[in-house]
Amino acid sequence: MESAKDLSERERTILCAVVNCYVTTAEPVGSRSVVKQFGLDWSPATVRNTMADLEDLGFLKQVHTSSGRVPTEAGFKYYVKYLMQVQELTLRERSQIQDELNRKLNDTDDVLRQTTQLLALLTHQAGIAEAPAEASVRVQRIEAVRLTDTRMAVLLVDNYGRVRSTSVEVGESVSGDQLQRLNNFMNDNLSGVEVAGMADGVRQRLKDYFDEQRLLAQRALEVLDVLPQQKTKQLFVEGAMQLFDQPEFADMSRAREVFGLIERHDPIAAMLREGLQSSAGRQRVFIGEEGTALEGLSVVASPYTVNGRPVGMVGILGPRRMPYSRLTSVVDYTAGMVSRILERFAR
Amino acid sequence: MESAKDLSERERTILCAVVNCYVTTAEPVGSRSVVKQFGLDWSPATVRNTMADLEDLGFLKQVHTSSGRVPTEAGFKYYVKYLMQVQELTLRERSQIQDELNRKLNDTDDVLRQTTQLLALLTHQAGIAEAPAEASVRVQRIEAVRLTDTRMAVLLVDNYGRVRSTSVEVGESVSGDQLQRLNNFMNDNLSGVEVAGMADGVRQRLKDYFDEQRLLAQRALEVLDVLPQQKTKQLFVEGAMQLFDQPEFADMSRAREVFGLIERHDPIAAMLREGLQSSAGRQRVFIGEEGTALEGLSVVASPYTVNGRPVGMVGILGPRRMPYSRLTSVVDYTAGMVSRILERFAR
DNA sequence: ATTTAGCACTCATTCGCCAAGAGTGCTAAC
DNA sequence: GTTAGCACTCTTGGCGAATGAGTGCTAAAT
Repeated sequence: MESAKDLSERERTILCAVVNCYVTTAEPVGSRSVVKQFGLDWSPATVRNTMADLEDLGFLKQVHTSSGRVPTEAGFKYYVKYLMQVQELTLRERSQIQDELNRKLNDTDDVLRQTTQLLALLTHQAGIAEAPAEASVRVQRIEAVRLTDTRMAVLLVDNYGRVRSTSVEVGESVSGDQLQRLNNFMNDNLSGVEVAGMADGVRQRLKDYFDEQRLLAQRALEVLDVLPQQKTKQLFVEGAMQLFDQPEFADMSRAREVFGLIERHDPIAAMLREGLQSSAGRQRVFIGEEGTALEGLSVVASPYTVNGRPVGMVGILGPRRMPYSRLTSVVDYTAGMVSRILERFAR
Repeated sequence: MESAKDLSERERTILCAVVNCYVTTAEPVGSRSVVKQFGLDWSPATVRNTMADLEDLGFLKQVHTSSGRVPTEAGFKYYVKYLMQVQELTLRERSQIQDELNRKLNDTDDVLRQTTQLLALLTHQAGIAEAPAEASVRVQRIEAVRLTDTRMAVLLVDNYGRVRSTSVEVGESVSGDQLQRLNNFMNDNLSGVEVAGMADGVRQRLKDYFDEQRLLAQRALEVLDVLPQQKTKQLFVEGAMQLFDQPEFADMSRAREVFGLIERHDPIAAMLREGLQSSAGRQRVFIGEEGTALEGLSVVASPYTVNGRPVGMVGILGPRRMPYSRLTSVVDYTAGMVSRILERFAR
């Protein structure tokens, strides 16, 4: 792990300049242009020497002999860790974020979807948001409603205020009275229980029940098995199409790779999940490691909290070449707003 | 409008051959190759003459002087209308469709999503499915469930067996007893009413209500305003990424156009809606008109029925160059299966 | 000892040119 | 009415020269 000391003042300035320049132009940056553009008081030759040093250290590379330099993955990581200074949001931007998130949203999922759209709009990257971690999702309320003799609608409200519902065909017909007892049974036994494991929980205790209790439990299982499979979306993504505009995805094959990745959801979800665990140090930039599926991609994400506990991440996904100094601010501020808004729905 | 008579037997054979060849290769087709490939007993020169005639009629065109011929939009339309002979599905294909659609699906939306995925898989085009037309969606059951003093979860089941739900914050707290009366009020007054207009309906009759009825109606409005806005998806699309594989979308700008179109949903939904109205004659191929947003795109779609009434379309979207003879069969058969399955959920 | 000017060198990109190949249109023969 | 023959067109791919941006290195300047 590099320490900030490893680089001289001049090296740091130049690395910073190269990154900033490359982020906007997406082209290799040469010594002359960087001097002119940033008004540095060294000659191009000096800068060239320093850039050669930075290349030896692995922070820059040339795309071919005698072309300009491009920051490497390590270069970006160093930049994000030591060099970047966060760029505060303007008042306009703050109020835009507030306004967009204070629209009429009556559901946690609504909020997350709206958040991804907003982030995509503000950053011109793909907006992403992770639903609360499965392990923290608990039953608040279950209710079955009779539709016909053998079909009922079921409703599940969780501790994040999310409401999901579906319908289910049951084996034998259920009277209104029986339904009432079924609802009581489910709520008595399942309130506060982890949604992911609620069916298994009942199944295990099945042997402890007798008579009517046992009958109710069996009925409940028919409902419980079908409910969580009606899965709420685990990962929200919006605005992925904007990535087309980035030159790094200009050729089809690359674009297809990235889109395939996004469509599969798992790799990104996994990255976010991992980031959430280890983000105590609030490291919010994840630069895809070389050799992994996420090579060349970066994620900027911040945890949002409910009742003070971090439960998921919101952020953006885009090419490694991103204006991190602005994006971290946008994402951080947005995540904060999301946290405040979600408090309304949770209990 | 062309009649089949307008073309000679030879012209028809050759148009058909050109279309078939072009559909598989995506390249301009020359006289020599079409003769060889289809074993026609005319010489290339004869075919050339005929192709020139077909060009004059507007069914073929050359991409540049002295290249092979490519079918025009009109050419494809003629082919679909008069020349194409539907290709029956194999038993394997039929049973695959049956199997995929007979999985555990407990919701109309589930079925439609699964259908689009299946169609995308089978045809290598984008699968699309339209939800039942809004005008035909009626309330079967509404139920509000108390969560806290001022928040309730609400559940709406419609005549297609779709279940949607959300939560809503109400102005003043509601007791369990009041909630019971609210539910009764809503089900008494709204069963069978069009979902899209249910809130407005109550609003209009508001002046006829007095005392407790009026109070209930006002409470109901708080719920009803928020429910349909929790809109069920109107258009399902899956596998759009496969379109990247088609050479017509090889360049970015075109691909972006198409993806933008798909993401916007409206143009496609509008086309399907229109097709549903006029599809009495079961014309199931829609070839995007030149000059419109859908230029160069085609849709193959069939209506699915519920209780014998056509209520929506399922199908595929892809480039104009498609193997229509196979795809119409796949889509037709799938739509039939969907109809049968949806009967289960509807009432 | 550090910085800088000068210069030769490298490499991607662009353009024009040429040859090959696929396919056509036309004319004359069948 | 059909076909063989032939000249012509147009795309594609390869090759080489000119261009230009940018480097590395050396020697001079600070």
